[in-house]
Amino acid sequence: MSKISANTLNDPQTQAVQAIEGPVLIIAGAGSGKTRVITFRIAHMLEKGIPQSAILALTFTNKAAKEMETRVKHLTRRKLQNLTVSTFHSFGLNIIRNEAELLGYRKNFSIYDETDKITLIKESLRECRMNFHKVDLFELSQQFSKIKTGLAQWSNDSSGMQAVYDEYQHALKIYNAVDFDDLLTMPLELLEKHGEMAQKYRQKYRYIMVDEFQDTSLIQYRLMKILTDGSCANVCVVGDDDQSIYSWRGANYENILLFEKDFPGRLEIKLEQNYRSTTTILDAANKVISHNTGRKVKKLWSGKGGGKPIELFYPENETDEANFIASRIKNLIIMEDCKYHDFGALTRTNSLARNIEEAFLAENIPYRVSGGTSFFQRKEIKDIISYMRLIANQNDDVSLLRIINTPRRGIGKTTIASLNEMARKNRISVWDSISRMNFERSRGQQGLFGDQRTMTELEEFTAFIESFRTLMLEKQSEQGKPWKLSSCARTLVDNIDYWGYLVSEHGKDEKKARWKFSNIEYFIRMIENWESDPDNYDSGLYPWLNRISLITRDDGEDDNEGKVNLSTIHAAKGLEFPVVFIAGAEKGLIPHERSASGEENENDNEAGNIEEERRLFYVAITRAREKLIITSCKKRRHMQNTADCSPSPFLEEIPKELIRYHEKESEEIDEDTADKFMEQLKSIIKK
DNA sequence: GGGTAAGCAGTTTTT
DNA sequence: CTGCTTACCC
Repeated sequence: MSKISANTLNDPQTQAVQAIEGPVLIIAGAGSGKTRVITFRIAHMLEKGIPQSAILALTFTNKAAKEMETRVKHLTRRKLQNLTVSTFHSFGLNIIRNEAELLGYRKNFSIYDETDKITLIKESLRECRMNFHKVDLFELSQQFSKIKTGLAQWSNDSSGMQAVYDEYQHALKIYNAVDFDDLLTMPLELLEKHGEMAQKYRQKYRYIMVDEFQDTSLIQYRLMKILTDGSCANVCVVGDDDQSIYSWRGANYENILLFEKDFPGRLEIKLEQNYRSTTTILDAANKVISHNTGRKVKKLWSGKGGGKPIELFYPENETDEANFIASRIKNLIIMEDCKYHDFGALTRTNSLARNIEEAFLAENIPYRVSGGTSFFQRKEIKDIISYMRLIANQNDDVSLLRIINTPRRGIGKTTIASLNEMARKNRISVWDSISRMNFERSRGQQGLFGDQRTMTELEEFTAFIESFRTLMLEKQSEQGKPWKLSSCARTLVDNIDYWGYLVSEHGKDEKKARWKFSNIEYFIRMIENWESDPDNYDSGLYPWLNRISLITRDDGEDDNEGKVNLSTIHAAKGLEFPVVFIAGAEKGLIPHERSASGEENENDNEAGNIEEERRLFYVAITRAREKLIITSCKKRRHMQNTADCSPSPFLEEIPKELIRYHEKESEEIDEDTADKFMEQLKSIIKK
């Protein structure tokens, strides 16, 4: 890869790489070598003598950031200690960390993910004497996000939710915690309020790049803009309006228009040559996306030519579908010499991956799921993380309440309810109310609880957390051994006897307990790996917590080798595979029913939602290099009952002549295949 | 006051 | 099927 020299770039690509000064807008169609252009551009800057510390590259996902960094590293063969390549969120986190006091936070603040957020919203509803069964928590959480990021305002009939929001915000402050939205809004507020601080950042980052620009939200745009120095700043944004698929998260591809307005002197470059897909696949993609309105004009073309027809299959049900995919993979491996990592199986939702997973397991097909319930969301992991969080930040009530009785230590709901009551009344955290209680008792006052045992349990609990606070934060090496977070964590797990807890919880199911415990061991090994990473110069408790708060997927090592990639379409963005399966191309899934019927979305009209779904389908198609295989079930089991399905309306937008229909229920192995298979088998046996 | 068993509702995509 | 809440029992 590092062998590629600049003259392998085409004209617009070269232009994009060389245009370092001034604002640049790059419209990069799918598969047009966008990542390469960005990496070369950064490498070019470094060659010109621009210091690493002056460059800021903002991406959308951790995966993209990591990928970009390694690519630049390979290309330049330099150490990149001072180059900032990060997601908007972790960039924001850094600013907050540096300026915590200004925001009224202590620097050990916790970061609440979506689950923590929902828990806290529940608490807030309870505090406002509202029944959370009548409220869609998920929806309310999104509403809060919209309010916080300025995408929505309270209307008069907000049915008391404004009070809940205020309560929620207040609680965050007391707990010394921030949510994901705060990671963007707080830095923006800071920089807007403190001109000299903004100036400081502007002087530092003189060259800014934004990847996946179509997926930036208004807040992110404003954050980028305040970091740039006027309309002739050295800022380069790269995006493709046709691949904007995150509007539900506040992304707005019209930011491209904003950019054009704010930087009138920009250089605009279009990358339209597709290096990825065959003409067949590209034709299909182009036809589909042409049904959208208000696109930027662009004509993607491919020099690859021809290609095999797109395969379309209508399985009876989801089991059939999964078996078909599995057998098709086996077949292609034998017939066309494909490797497992040549395949990507894409679904609209995470849950759809389940069936396919089962088929892969049954057929012994190695696979890797990206997406799905994140490793860090698993209960056993969240429990341990909650301990660590509470140790770092004792006011973190969400974490405290999660683990105060896990494993069981005889602190029940009545106790917790009274603690909560006391905390709310005094506007302090639960931890502080326990301390206050202890204090009052020590002065001979009547405690809240008559029960001496409960008091003792509470005292033991706080003493336990305190002892680990000392252990984990004061980095003394014990007996000459270097201090290590991982070994502290191991001690923690031992001391709370989490293993005993797992066994008692899963009485009959020891396998499950074992599996969960192995997850914890894996978690600790992750800490170890991180500690021994030479690029990591601060391996303390806070940095670790900050780090994992921003990672959702376990994008550990790149051991994709020899594995089929099973993922959602969203998670597949930026990836490419020789062979792509799109499973569940059915009405109601693609486009998804919840976006098709634009109920509560006042802002975006229905067409906008349909168009986004079409873009999603477009993204899925354009992941494929050689072969595209689409399946659409006739029937599908949804929750308990099976329902009839019809094909996705988008399928009709693919020209018929590009499609080949599968008749048979599953690809039967013909004699040729069987022979070849036997040959392979023999050669394997010989080894 | 705390733990357990039956009963019930249910996830679009991600930082 | 699963995970979570509630109601009930110790």
